[in-house]
Amino acid sequence: MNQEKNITMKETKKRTGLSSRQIRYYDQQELIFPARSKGNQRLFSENDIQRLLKIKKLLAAGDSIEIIHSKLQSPTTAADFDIEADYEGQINDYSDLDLDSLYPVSNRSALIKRLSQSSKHYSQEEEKE
DNA sequence: ATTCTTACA
DNA sequence: TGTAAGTA
Repeated sequence: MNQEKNITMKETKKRTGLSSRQIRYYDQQELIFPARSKGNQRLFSENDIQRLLKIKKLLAAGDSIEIIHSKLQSPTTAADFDIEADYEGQINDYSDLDLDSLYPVSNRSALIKRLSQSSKHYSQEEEKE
């Protein structure tokens, strides 16, 4: 559950090999959801790094931003979900929902991913850099 | 020294 | 996507 948003832009650039321009662009496209410091500086988490690497890979594979949205969605997609779940009590605690007896879903991540895919729609043509 | 936003090459 | 300008 170590999802602290403490990684700087510099670190993120070094670790993903992406330019700050690209990282900020993907942020605008809502592919990543970094936190903000007092000075409005972006603060990334390990998950953000992983997401960026995933985005980089998909982009290299020739997929467009819309396609990637289908693959990686809201901040509540598997990985980032731990963050919210960590705020015990404060935030929604789905852990003890009586869903187990009704749904054969082993974990929330699987369920969320499942739901995310149902909102997947049309695909789009590929784009060049 | 770094990052941020906006805007144009 | 890169980069310049003006900030914070």
